[in-house]
Amino acid sequence: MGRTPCCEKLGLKKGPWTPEEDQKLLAYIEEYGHGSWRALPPKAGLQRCGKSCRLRWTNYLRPDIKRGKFTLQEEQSIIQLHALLGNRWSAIATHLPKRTDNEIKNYWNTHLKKRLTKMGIDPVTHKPKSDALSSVTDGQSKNSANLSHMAQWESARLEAEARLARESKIIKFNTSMVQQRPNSGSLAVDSSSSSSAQLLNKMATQPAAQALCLDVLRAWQGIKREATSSGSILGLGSNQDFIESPTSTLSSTDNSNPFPHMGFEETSRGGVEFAEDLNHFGGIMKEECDEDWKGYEKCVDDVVSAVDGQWTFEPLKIVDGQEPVLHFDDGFTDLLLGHDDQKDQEMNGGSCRDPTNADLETGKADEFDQENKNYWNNVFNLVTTSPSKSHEF
DNA sequence: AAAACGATCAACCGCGATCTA
DNA sequence: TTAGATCGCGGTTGATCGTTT
Repeated sequence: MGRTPCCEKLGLKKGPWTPEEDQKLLAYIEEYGHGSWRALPPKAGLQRCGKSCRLRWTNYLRPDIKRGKFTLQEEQSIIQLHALLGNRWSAIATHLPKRTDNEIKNYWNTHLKKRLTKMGIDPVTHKPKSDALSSVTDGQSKNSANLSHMAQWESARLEAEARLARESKIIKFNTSMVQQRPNSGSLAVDSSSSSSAQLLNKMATQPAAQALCLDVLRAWQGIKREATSSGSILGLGSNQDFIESPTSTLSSTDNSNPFPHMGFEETSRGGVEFAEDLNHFGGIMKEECDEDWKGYEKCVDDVVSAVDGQWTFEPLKIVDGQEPVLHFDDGFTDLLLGHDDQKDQEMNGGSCRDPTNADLETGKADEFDQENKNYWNNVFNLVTTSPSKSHEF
C-alpha cells in the first residue's frame, strides 16, 4: 500500500511565502488556533498544504520565536547539547527557548560544524580526530565512556517524556477524582514544545499526572544508584562531589521537599530513595493535593527559571550547600567558538591539525591535551548541571 | 562590470510514529 | 485489529545574497 501524499499537489502553491499569505495564516491561527493542519488552509483561504502551513507557523510566524544572531551562550549550549544528544534538533531546541529546531539545525550545519572541524574535533562524535589525543589520559577515556552512559540515559529520559506526554492524555479519568488545582493557569504552557520544564507545567496543571513521574524517577534512581555504588558519576569523584542532582532538590534533607507525596526517603547512604506507593498516588485527596501544590509549584518554577535563565541554577541547591554554577571559561569559549585566532595560530600554525611528533617533543601536545580536557570538562559540566535533565524531577 | 563561487536559511521531502475510526 | 490520516522530525534542496576573481 503506497503512502498517500500529505496533500493534493495539484493547484497548491509551493515556495516562499508572501506577506499576504503570512497575514492570512496569522490571522486565522490567532482567531481559531491551528487545530488540524490539514483542514486549516482552505479555512484560512490559503492555497497551501497543511504541512507547509505548519512549518511556516512553527519556524517563522510563531510569536514566541527569537530571531537574529545566536548568542555566545546559545552557541555553547548547542555544541554541548549536540555532544550529548546528536542530531536530535527538536530535543536540543527544547533547551533553547525561542529557537526552532530548524534554525538550530541550520546554524549547526553552517557555522558550528565547521568550527569544530577546523578545531580538529569530529563534529559527529565530538572527539578529537586523533586517537593519540583521546587516549592520552585514562581519565579522558573514562569521561568518554561516561558521556556515552549519559547519552543513553538522556535517550531513556526523552522516551519517558514522550510516553508521559502520551499517557497524560489517558489520565483524564483521574481529573474527575482530583479537582483541578486553583490558579492552574499561573504557569504558561507552550503546547508547541515538550521540554522537561513544559512537561512539568503540564503535570502541574494536572495533579493526577504526578503518578506518571514514576518512570522518570525510576530511571533517575537507577542512574543514581549506579553512580553511588561505583562511587562516582561522570568522573567527578566521590559522592560528595556529585551534585545532588535534581533529586536533591526533592531530598528530605531539605524541608521544602516539593514532592511530598512522592515518598522520597533519605537512605542510610545519605541518598534519596523513592518509596513507590501507587496506592498513595491513587488515593490523593483534593485537600492534600491543594496543600502540596505550594511546594510543587515552587519546584516547577525553579525548573522553568533554570531553563529560561540560560543555565543558571540558582534556585537549586546541592548537598554541600554550594550552588552549582556553570563556568564557561573564556579560553574554552574562544577555543570552541573560534574567537581566538591567535590561539589558533599558536596551536595549529594557522590551520587546525593534530599534534605532530615535533609538537610532542616541544610540549605543544600538552596544549592540545589541555584544550581537549577543557572541552570535555565543559560538556560534563553541562551534563551534570543542566537544568533540562530529568534530575529535576 | 560581470561571472563564479560560497554562505545562508527558508522551505520541501520522505519517513516513522502516533492517532483515529 | 487494522488501515488510512495526520503529525513531527531530520535530511536535503534551492533561491538569494554577499564576496571574490
